[in-house]
Amino acid sequence: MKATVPITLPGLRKTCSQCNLFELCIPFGINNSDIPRLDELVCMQRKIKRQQPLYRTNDSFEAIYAIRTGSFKTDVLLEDGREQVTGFQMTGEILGLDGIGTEVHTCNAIALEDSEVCVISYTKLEELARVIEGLQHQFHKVMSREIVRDHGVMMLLGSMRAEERLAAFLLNMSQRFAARGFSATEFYLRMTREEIGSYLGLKLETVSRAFSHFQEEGLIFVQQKHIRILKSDGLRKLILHQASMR
Amino acid sequence: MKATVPITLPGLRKTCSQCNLFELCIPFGINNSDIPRLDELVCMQRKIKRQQPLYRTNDSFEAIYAIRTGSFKTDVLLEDGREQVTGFQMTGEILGLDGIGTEVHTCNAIALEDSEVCVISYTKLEELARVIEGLQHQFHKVMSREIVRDHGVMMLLGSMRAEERLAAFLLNMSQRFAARGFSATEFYLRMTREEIGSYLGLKLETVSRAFSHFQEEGLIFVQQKHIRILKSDGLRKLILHQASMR
DNA sequence: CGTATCCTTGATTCGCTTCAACATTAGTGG
DNA sequence: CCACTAATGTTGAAGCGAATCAAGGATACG
Repeated sequence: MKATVPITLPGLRKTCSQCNLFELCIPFGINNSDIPRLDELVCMQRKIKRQQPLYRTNDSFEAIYAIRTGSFKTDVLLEDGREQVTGFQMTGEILGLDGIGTEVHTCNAIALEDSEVCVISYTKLEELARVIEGLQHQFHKVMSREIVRDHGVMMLLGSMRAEERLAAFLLNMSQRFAARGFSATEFYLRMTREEIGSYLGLKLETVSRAFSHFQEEGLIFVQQKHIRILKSDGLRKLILHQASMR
Repeated sequence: MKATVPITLPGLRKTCSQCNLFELCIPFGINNSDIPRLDELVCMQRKIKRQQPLYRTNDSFEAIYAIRTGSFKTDVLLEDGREQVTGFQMTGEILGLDGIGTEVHTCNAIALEDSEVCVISYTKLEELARVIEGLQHQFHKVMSREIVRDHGVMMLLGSMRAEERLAAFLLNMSQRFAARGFSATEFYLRMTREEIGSYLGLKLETVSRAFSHFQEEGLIFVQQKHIRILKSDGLRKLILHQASMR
């Protein structure tokens, strides 16, 4: 199912220069004089229904995507059926960077809710990046931050125990919601326990138990996917205070 | 492992255009006509003694590094002392990409043996990348592959069991040695059991036991850091054949 | 409103960690 | 060059944290 719908309302809702996600996205840090040229970048927008893929492993790589509305997960599937969720992405974040190296995508990007992305032709991006210095630099920053983020996840998976991982996950989500102008203490998680578990290297039951335990401790209030953080520094302490296990 | 030492005659030993690690490194894929210009890239070389850092967390970011001889590990330290090794790097591979996003390095890069790196000024690289299209693209590829590699590690840490992780690690090392013209079946590991363990999210004892078990099974011959792979497809089967656990 | 999906909780099992002792290798200085 | 010592690696026994198995409950969606 391919739903590559271009902008609908006439004239309205231009591209980068009018986008409110500006400072989270690729165009950040570009000189005012160059901003109009950015609008060349986004050749179209595309709507993805919940549970549908934006791209799949082995799809040929042509564009990267900036999330305009909604959210996604990326995952890698092993031949024997095992799934590893490698990340959750929110508005303003970039998808598809995995494809540059091999010319094909190396993971699946699945919408967690009905979503909309800006399609950024990679060829065009490279072209513009050669002309607009700020764009080049910002793009490199986005890639670099992705690498750093991944190192954080490796830390999580490699040397934290179950409850520490979940605490780190919640704090990370909280911080990212806050960066988008939403509440840092109360939010709705679009992913299932199983997806959280896969991301954190845990089984869904363990995730569920950890949620319940945090609630018993008065750290959070949780009801299904609704989360309210009551003691964020309690969660923070959890991460650093516990003795090493692995 | 004896590194492929380049010509040492004085004056000689230029930079990229004469380097035998060419096709593993940044300059790969650049038009012949542009190759001479690459030599501007490497402003100097630097020697790092075993156990010494090439850079440390919070060092200000100025350059990226291509390994000319030797090998490194990168690691992230948590405040409570826990260490997570995020990667092992061999000749021709690039270090320092983590620093672009934040202008400071976010991990430590430590030499596993006496090593030598080419220092690539990041400013210069951006400049040249704007002029040499192939360089720009190759640089993006290097970053993208780093992201993909990290996803592989997340898969490893998140959904494989101990022996699968070690098998995947050995096959990966084997493949990388082979790509550098060394034996794929017999090599010397520069890192300790503890470092392997940290990388794989395991304790050193578990790594040691897994090595011993592989030997009992006739899959490898192991004596301390010397490894000989006897049945590489046996190791491969191990990764995919075992039932899921996590 | 019914049904599939998702979540919670309990009991049991198992893989890896932890603790401990010893073996081997590498590095140092007399 | 060898004795000495620290660092690294191996192996065994016991404990624990998370997985597995299982059942019931809540929620969302068509």
